[in-house]
Amino acid sequence: MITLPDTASPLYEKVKDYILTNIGKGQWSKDRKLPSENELVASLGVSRMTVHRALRELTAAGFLTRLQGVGTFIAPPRPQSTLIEINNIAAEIVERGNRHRSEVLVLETIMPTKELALSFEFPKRVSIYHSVVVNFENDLPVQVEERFVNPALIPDYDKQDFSKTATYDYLMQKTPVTEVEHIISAIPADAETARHLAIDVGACCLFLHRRTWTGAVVATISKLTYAGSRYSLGSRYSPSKNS
Amino acid sequence: MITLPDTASPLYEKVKDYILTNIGKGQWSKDRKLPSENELVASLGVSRMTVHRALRELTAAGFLTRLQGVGTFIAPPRPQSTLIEINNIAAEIVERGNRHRSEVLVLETIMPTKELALSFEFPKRVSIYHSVVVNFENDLPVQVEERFVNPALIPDYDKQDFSKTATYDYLMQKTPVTEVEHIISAIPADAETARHLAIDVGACCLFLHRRTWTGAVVATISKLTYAGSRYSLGSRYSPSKNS
DNA sequence: CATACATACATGTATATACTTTTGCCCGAG
DNA sequence: CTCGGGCAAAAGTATATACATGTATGTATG
Repeated sequence: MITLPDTASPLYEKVKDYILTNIGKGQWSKDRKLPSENELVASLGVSRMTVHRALRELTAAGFLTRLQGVGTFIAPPRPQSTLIEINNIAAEIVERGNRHRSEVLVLETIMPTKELALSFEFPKRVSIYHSVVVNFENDLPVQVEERFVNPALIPDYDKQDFSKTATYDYLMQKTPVTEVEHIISAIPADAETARHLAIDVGACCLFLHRRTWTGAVVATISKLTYAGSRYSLGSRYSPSKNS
Repeated sequence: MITLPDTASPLYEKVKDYILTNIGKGQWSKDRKLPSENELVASLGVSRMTVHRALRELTAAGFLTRLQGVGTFIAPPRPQSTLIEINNIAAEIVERGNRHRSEVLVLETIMPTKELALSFEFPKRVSIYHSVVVNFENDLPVQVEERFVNPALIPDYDKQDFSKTATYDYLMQKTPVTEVEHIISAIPADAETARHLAIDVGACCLFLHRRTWTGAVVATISKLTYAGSRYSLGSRYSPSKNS
């Protein structure tokens, strides 16, 4: 019988804290089933409705996934939410039933320009990783993906083979994203981009500038250029839905 | 005693729909207090816990605000949430310290094309409102805004003076948005758009296709075209934050 | 051996009930 | 007229209980 802290917050909040703390401490491992509602009722000495509310709200917040008849599990690291997903182009292409392939043009360590260091909010100059990858859908190039990566958060980025693992997958697995910034614009293709995407110079491209944070630290900066004629970004969003 | 629809969804969802629908129809006016939990219990014939859950979830989703000891109220129209805000161009321009002006080119009632009726998910042909407005930032045109509006949800749309009230503000005030779909692409300007935005034919434009729902009903369809050289869409988002 | 059934267990929903906390307001004492 | 006490109303929390629904598994039967 576990006793919850004697603070002034409502009971279901204490239960939520208890669960989150246990997850954080790795007490309940990642693939394993969490204690069932009835087990928590027994071990915490509160009613099932209270436990259920705590679990329901944690599920809505994205920490847990639940399956009726099966159990409660720790949710996979959050990919989701509106604009974040647009970046896993490999998964999108496969989901549409098409073939995805990528070509790594550049993978190196560089000293950032002054402007870039500023975007990373670095106090002083340190070297960073730099990659340029072209993504193909059925052998048609659709996206040029240029990334700058903070080596403090993602070491060994330069040792990966990104023709096999998508950069997105690797980054998501390596560090949790706590904040994302997107700037979307439409620009004409410059000579180099046009060559990579096999389009005319000056043709319309969708340009996505993206910064991700882990805590207060900028983790990655990405510049994604899509062939305007071959790609559009979609999102559907329900303010009321929780999943 | 009101009878809720006999669909396959859980009761608390029906109660949520009932409340959203009533707000949408302006049945419960904006400053007035909504019926109390006990009044809803009496009029809907469900238990107070069920009503409470419906109200709690609508509050969490941002539709309502509640004050213990006082009552339940309609929340002020939501600014927030990733991509939704990008549409209030008037507010954005003013916020940047610039002058906003709009020119109404078209405001009419039309019979939708087959394709359009399909987008509205209409079972049969009914007439809809149609507007075309150009938005200026310091006398420079930045956006052409074409909207199709469902008259069942927003009557009198065609009676408004949108050079004074922004279409966005009017729509937000009239009906709650429960779901939004965005499709963003980059396209070259056609002759008409080029004329309205004072750019060259074929110049890069950011094109935003947007549908909003109120409940299961499509409320508006918008086609927003931005001069690529003068505008970009930005968003910043924290997955962990829960308003 | 395979299928159907029974069973146990998990989450999901719905209700009745009780108590708590916050707020607004009326009304009486000063 | 003002201050304050008390009351009522409203949302917030907590529990017990019941039934519904989905899943896995073991067992009996053909």
